[in-house]
Amino acid sequence: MQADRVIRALSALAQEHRLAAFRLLVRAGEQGVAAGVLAEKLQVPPSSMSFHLAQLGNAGLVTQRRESRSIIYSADYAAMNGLMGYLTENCCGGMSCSQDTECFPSPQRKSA
Amino acid sequence: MQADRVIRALSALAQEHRLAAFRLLVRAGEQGVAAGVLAEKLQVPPSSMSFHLAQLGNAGLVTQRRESRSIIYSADYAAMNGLMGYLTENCCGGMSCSQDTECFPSPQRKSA
DNA sequence: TCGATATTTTAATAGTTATCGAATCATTGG
DNA sequence: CCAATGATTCGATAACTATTAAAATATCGA
Repeated sequence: MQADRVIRALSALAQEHRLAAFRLLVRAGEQGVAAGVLAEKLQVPPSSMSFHLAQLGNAGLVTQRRESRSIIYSADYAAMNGLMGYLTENCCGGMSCSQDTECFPSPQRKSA
Repeated sequence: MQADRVIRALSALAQEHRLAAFRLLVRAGEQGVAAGVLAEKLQVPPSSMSFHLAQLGNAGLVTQRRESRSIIYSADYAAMNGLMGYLTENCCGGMSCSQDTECFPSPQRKSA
């Protein structure tokens, strides 16, 4: 991951509502969460939520798919892994843990 | 690490010059780097560098000490570990690697 | 097709962040 | 004490980001 992309990812996460939204998406896993549900959970008006989700999308941290009237957002684990990898490599003295610091769909909370 | 602190750390790193400065500080280790040296390496005017270093300091990512006329900045590995821990816990599905994802002073480049 | 639902886009505005020259402060050597 | 050096603070300005109501777009069920 190149610095430019890293900065966009960090900027995307460096905001209260977006960090909260991303956390929810990570917990939700592949299944994802609809924009409206996120807006409601975070107590943010739909247009604001849309703005923030666009930022996360632009940073490559989330993907979206339409499902009937809803637009479902999901966390992009590969992108998050890329970010973590860059930070470990460049901002942690290159001290990676045992080669397998990977981000996965929330394993501790598999709700259908 | 609580969300508020995480956001400040992410914001601090989400900027070209600050990310570059922090990377240099991580490589430099405990020894640290003087503000003026950072300014020169990054090709940024001193007052701008000072501004950015203050942001990093406010986020708790760097510490400073005076050494004669210079002010020496060092990366705070504990803070970076805290940030990485939060991200792993909350933005990676709780998938930590083998319990010891720690950030250390650059081990691969021990320059005196 | 119409109305309802889900979301995004637009546009206006307020607030925040970045930039950097000039002024200021701190330390040192002479 | 004074001049030089290293760094920060101040202040003005430009650029970007967040917020949200209103309008537009897309989908669905009847």
